[in-house]
Amino acid sequence: MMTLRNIAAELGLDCGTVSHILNHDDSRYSKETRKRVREFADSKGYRPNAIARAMRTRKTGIVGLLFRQEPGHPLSGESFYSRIIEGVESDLLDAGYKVLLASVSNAEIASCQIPSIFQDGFVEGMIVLGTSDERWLKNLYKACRKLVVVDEAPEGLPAVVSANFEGGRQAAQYLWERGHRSFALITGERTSPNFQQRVDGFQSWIAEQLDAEIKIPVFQGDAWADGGAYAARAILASSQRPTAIFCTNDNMAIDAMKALQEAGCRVPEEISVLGFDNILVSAYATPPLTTVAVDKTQMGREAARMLVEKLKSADRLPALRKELPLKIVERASVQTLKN
Amino acid sequence: MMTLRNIAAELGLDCGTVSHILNHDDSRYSKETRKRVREFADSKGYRPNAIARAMRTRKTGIVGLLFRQEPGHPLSGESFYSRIIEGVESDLLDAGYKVLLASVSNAEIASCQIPSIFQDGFVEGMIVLGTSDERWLKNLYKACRKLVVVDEAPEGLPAVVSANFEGGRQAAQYLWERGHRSFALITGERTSPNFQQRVDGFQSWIAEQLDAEIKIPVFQGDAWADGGAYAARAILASSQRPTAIFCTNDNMAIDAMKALQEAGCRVPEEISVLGFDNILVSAYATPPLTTVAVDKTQMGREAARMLVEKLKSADRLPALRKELPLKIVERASVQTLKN
DNA sequence: TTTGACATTCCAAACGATTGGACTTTTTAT
DNA sequence: ATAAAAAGTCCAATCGTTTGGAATGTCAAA
Repeated sequence: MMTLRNIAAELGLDCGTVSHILNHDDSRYSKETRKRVREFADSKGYRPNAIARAMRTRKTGIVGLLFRQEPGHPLSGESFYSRIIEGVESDLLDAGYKVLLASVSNAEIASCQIPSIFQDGFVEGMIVLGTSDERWLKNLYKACRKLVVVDEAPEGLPAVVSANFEGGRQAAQYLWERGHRSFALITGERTSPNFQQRVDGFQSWIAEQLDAEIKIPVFQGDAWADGGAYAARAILASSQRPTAIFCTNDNMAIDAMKALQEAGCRVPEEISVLGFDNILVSAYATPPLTTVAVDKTQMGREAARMLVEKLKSADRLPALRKELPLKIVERASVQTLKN
Repeated sequence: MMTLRNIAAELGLDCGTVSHILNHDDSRYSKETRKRVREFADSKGYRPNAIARAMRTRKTGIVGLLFRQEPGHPLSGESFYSRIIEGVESDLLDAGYKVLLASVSNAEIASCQIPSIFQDGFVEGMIVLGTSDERWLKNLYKACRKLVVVDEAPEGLPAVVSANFEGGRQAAQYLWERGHRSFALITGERTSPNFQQRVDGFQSWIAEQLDAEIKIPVFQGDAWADGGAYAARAILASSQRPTAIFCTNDNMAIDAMKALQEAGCRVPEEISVLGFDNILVSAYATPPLTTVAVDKTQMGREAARMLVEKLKSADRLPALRKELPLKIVERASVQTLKN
């Protein structure tokens, strides 16, 4: 293995000299020596030992990608991993950083532990996915400073999220403009602020259109399991059927459609269904799901960019929260009603 | 920040002493001192600096997860990332390793470069996904020794792959037993050994059943773009229609089904379609796709396990190739023909 | 009292790169 | 000719751990 000392020895120089030249092309040295060193180094394929360098400079060039994976939720993994990681990765790599994966267990979150990956000194900063546990995140932020939370985040932390409230409003407008006037909502865990904001947005838009306050029934279930199916059956069983259902994520929307169809109710002819997220499988659902799309790759990129900013600046940037706009992708699960 | 020296100083000991005790609970030291050190260390929440340790021991506890991502292939990412990474991650983490992500470009592969992540000395070993470029992989193996190739791998390297040939045979048997006697095959790039093995397996099984050698038409297209659709249309246009189509991946199978249906041909009533891979969306296709399932998570786990073995053993293990068995998951795209 | 055995603890050299100041030598200015 | 400035190179500490051998002290056997 080639070390700085080896090179220096072979060239009859000091290793400090070689270091100065290779790193900063230091102009103190003669043009000739600089050339000699550089050429020798890459003729030998010299690569500085990143560990040793990190030790001295306290910069590893690594950022941690922390995620919490819900044990029994196959689709939750899909949405996170593929898209966000893709975005994070591409931007971080471009900026010269490497990405260290680390999962964090529910137990660690509950006991408010700092992930070892950070304590070890391996990572310079972190991107966190899949949890919005406020206590844990705040604590982490205090200890580490350099972190960006993605997709689900409490206030007061640097974060990249989608404009959930606005997305809810877009959903409402979309259905309204297609003639729908009676709705039902299907949403997930109350603890997730994302879901709640989507619901709130939807309701706020509808409320603005109506003179009288109208009560839109909200059905709540397990967002990553069969919550959608249960809710759909409940809706079918309820006194008056809506013409459109807005689901706060695609997983529930797809399950709901299936349950509806199994109960003999055609989608979208009898009931329209609108989802949120635009996960991979939505395009393949029956019928293909119309949904409020969040650009996960973009979220990953933004997060990466924010983090890189933070890492470069000596001290902390403001804990700014970036909201990404949403766009409805039209497929076939929403029917336009002839007024 | 707490360092070994700090602790030693505060306790009036030498830092070597503290190190010995914390790492090996070295019995040379008095029971009392050992206790004092240990308690003080964790009362202060001391965590050894992983960089410094790595520097000394030349062990980082990190393995690289290298993957090549095909630019315009959304689904290829899905199948790789989510499942395999999940498997790799869980096993590697359990074994006390961390995972460093790195993508490798086609250009790097073409020019046969060793990924910098390895040259830097950051990773102790690597798991490689998404390429079977023999020249590059062999070169890498020579330089690095500790690597495991996943899913697509040339011979002569430690690898975890699925039993593609056998899977092709299972596919043939499955269709045969359901009364099908006329087939068409849709497959991807000829350069991919996986596809070829699946085709070969299929044909070998069918050949064994038939007295006369029969020629099964093979249609080839772009496995990750619209190759499936093209092939399906070609099949429809051909002189005699098969009763069943075997596709060497699910992406093509799903596209083929769609193309078939758009041409007015019902699936599975008129033509059955059998896929390979069992990607996430297959369950949501119309009709839900029956397919030869490869357990990607399991592949990831196996790979992780093999690598960990390699890392522990001082020197190389045999370049063994592990083939994972396949299982057909039955959904609704294959029709049983009344004899 | 010397010697050895044993129990404890300390020491110091690594690991490989970085960095600013120190040290030469040469050039320029006076 | 002498001092000052400039050019080119070297030096040595440092980052925090690890590790086996050296050092010290104690006690018992000879």
